[in-house]
Amino acid sequence: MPRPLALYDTWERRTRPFEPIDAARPVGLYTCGPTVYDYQHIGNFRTFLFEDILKRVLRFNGYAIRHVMNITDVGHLVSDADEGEDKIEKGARRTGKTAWEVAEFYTQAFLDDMRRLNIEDPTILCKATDHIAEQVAFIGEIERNGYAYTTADGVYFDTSRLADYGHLARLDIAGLEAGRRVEIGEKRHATDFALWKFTPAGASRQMEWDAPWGRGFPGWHIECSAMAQKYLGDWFDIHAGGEDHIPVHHTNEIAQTEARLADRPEIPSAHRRLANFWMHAYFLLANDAKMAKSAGGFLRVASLDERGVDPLAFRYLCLTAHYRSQLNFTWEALDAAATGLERLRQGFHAISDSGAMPDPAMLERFTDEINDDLNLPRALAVAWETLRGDLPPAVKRATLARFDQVFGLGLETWAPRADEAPQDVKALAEARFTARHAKAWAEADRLRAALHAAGWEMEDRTDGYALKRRAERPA
RNA sequence: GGCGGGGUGGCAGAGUGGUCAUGCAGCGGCCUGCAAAGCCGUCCACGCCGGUUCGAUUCCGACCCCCGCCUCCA
Repeated sequence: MPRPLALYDTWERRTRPFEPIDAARPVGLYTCGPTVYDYQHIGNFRTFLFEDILKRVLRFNGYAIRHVMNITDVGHLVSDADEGEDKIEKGARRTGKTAWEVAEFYTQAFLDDMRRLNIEDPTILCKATDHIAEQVAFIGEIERNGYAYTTADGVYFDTSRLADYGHLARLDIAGLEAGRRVEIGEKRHATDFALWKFTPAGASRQMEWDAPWGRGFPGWHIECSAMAQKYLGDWFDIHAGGEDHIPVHHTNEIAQTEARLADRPEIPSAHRRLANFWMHAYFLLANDAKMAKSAGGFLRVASLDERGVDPLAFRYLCLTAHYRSQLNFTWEALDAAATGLERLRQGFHAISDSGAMPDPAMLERFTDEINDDLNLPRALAVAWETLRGDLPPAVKRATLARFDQVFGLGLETWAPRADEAPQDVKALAEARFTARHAKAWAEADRLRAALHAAGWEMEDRTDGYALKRRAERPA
């Protein structure tokens, strides 16, 4: 029997068996989506790829999934210390567009990139600006239960009211107070955070709404709490995001939920942390340092195109590392992934589809690996052993096709790209083919050198030849 | 300063108390007029010092170094 699915839960800091909260309903999954003030970089996509793999593994285990992802299109400030400008408004100023246009543009760019990486769309994609009423109502409940206070510039959450605030991140509150590096302004405690920010007097915003406390806009954390609660309820299966969300964003989502449920004694304490499993993807590093937007210059999916690398090679690269360890991105590593992916595709397509069944033994080994907290590196190793092992070809193909439901590398839909060579290159190839047949080796070699100079590679086959673009990597 | 995670062969990166990760690169071979592509084979490793053990890369302790978070961040 294959190993049952077990996942690592940040709340408990251990891997434990996954059981759906309600077997009769789809598994509820909430993942933090992008803040749409700029393009997403490939580090962001590592997290989205992890979440995509998580969904595929859940489905592989027979679960249906209800996946909710938010689009943060308002309220995410330049600083989590609740200082500074709203990122979207800043983006609008930078580009000369309206805040709404900025959000729409980068949302579409995000979705395009997601699809190029074979990341499935969420069941529900929800925008923060479409859920202001829900957020205002959520803040109202927090306030009614006595967990909020109002200052001159906004409504804040009083984290001192919660005895176990910060449990998810194992926060040391005293240490945070002692070591904090920024002024806390009007907040009472360093860990308090904004629920609602007022539009500053005399200023105007493109995005602002009326609320009982004053005209303004929602804090970043309340968006996720309100939308998760609306679409998945107060207690659902899995909440996922990047590792950076552990100490602040997810910690605060949990705090908000706890505060909202404070007057509901019938709810067990274990069900007040919003999600049964909290899962976090670790960072993609670039040359041993963090890939950050603020560091200036970051790599996008479009950067892969410029390099001439299939975006799915990046997906493959992410599969070679466990999601819970940081992955050091280098072009060398990406090129290696691209080569590996290409050979996997070639090997798969060298076998014709004959409706065979997957090999049960390999399938079990594969399942054991993915069910062990998504050990995709080992699952990928099983795939290579399958391809290069002794199974009948048709069985290999069927087995790999089954694996690819999790990998998402599109093995079955991929087709060798027929690069259309220019006429002069084709003419050179024809001439060389003729010369080879005449055993005029010197002439054939001269023509091949000319092909190389034109950037093309000629592969001789028993009954002809193939033309391929030469793999040339920019330095 | 506080919290957390790491140091594995040329690169990326799994994992384990005593048989192999895997991929890429390298090397050798097959194939080829020669190549390319493909296939087969193969070298190279567990930061440092102690301890436990018949045996440690794997367990324990000290040390050195690196990374992330506590500003923005997936």
